[in-house]
Order: sequence, then structure tokens, then C-alpha cells
Amino acid sequence: MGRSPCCEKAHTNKGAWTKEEDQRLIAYIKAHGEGCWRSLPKAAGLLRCGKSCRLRWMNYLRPDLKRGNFTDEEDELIIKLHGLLGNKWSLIAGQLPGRTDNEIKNYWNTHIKRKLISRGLDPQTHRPLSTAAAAATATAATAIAVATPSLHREVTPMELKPSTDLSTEDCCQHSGGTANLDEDRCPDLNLDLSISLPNCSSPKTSASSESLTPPNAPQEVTTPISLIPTYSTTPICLCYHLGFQSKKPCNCQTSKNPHVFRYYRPLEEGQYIE
DNA sequence: AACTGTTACAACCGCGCGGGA
DNA sequence: TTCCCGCGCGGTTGTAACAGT
Repeated sequence: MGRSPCCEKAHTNKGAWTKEEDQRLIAYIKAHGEGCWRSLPKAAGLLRCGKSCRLRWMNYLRPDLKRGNFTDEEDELIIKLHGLLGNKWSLIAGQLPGRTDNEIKNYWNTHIKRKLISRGLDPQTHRPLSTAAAAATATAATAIAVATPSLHREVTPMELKPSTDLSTEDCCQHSGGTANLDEDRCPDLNLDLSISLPNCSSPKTSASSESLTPPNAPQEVTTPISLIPTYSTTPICLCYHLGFQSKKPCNCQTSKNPHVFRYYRPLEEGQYIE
């Protein structure tokens, strides 16, 4: 049942890597480059799973990795990006040269979480830790809002996935994903769920913006109404906004609908894409 | 010195996605 | 269109190192 194992576990080493294994891996990648992780262990003479090799290389052996403590600037950047993206560690890592997603994830769990709590902030929502009464009020307010989806609620810049598979898991960050957790994390998540098409006649955007949403793009009319967040301003790809495009190709467009992005951020009033 | 509890982080696991056959 | 494979991601676990008693 399920998928076949990624490697033959009986003949693979597990646990900590030895110096010799590291050397073999480094030497192989220097000679042949990255890629083909599945076949790499055999070719490199390693008794390791390909995934394990990839992880070791990505998180520990890569020459461009920055070791050592995180600076205060990095701390703040991580907090900021986490507020925008949630637990998208790879996206966050993309903004911190020399840092890996695993490293940031660990650092978040061991340091920053505590730091935020000590500041009186909820590390998941980045909002002030509320009293039980305030939480109850928020829950009640959310319940009302959910019951009346056309009410206008303020959009937080947290990740939104306005595609048809906007599951609770995806919306509120893989924390076990139930609607209730959703609400816990985004108590006043402000989605305008009314039936409307994205505002295509909003303030002129530059060519780059237009290339993201071609003027003759087919209108999205088949997506279930309740799952389409709409914006008072033109939505742009959040990756683009954060500058990820300059580093690597943005792949946050969903394949099923090239005009739908995994992460959205509305343009602020008077803001245009350069 | 010995034991126990805590912290930090490397590594593993399972799942989803995209591309190719 | 469907299936399979490889890759990458996020969550979790294991354990070494450290601190406190």
C-alpha cells in the first residue's frame, strides 16, 4: 500500500554522517554536479538514501553556506517573512543567503518562538497573545463572519491560496489543518468572499504586472464562489513582491490555473510594480 | 563526579507536486 | 489521461552538548 520506499532500507546507513561519507559526497558533487539524487549514492559509493545525500549536501556541505549565529537583522527578517509567509521555510531561506530552510526552521523553533512569546506575541499569528476572553470574542466574531461570508473583512498579508484547493491545511499553515485551527491562527482573516472577478480595471500596472495577469486571460468563473478571495486592488504574486523572481524562477503559479498564485499580496493603494 | 533536565540541531519521514512516458 | 518517478518541502524525531542540582 502507498508508495514504494525511496531506497532499499536494508542496505542503507542511517544516522549521523561520517567524515568519509561527507568527503565522498563532496567529491562526487564537485565532479558531477548536483542532481539525480536517487542514483547518486550508488554512483558515489555511498550506502545512503538519495534523499539523505541531498539533505546532507543542502543543509551542511554546500560551500556557500553561512555557519554561525544569526544576526539581529536576520532575526527580524525571519520574523517579518514568517508573518507574511507562515511556515514556508524554503521561501524564507531564499531571502537569507547562506541559510537553509532546515536551519531557519530549527532556529525558529528554538529561539524566535520564545523571543516572540517574551514580547507577548503569538509566534503563529504574530498578534498579541490574547486573554481567554479576548480569544472567545475573536472566535465569536469569526463565527459570525464565517456565517456571513459576504461581510467585508480585512485581509492579512499571510499566505492565501485562492485556488480551488484552498484547503484548510494550506490556508493556515500545516498546523494540523482544521477549520478551527484556521480561525485560531487568522481570527480576523479578512477575505472578501463576495462573488466578483478580480478587478482588472484597477490602476495601471507596469508591463511586468500585466505579464502576470494578461489582459486577455480567461476570466475565472468556474472556481467555487466561496473559495475566491477578491481584492480591492490588483493582486500580485507575493514571491514577485518579495523579490524572489530575481533569484530563481517563481513557481508559485499553480499549474492548473496559470493565473492563480499560491501566495497573494494585494497592491497597496498607490503602489505599482516597478 | 554523577545524575537529570533542557536546548540545539542534524537527520529522517511522509506527502504533494511536476514532468515525462 | 493516467501512472510512475524524482525532487523538494514541512513536520517530527533522535541525540549530542550543555546547564543545573
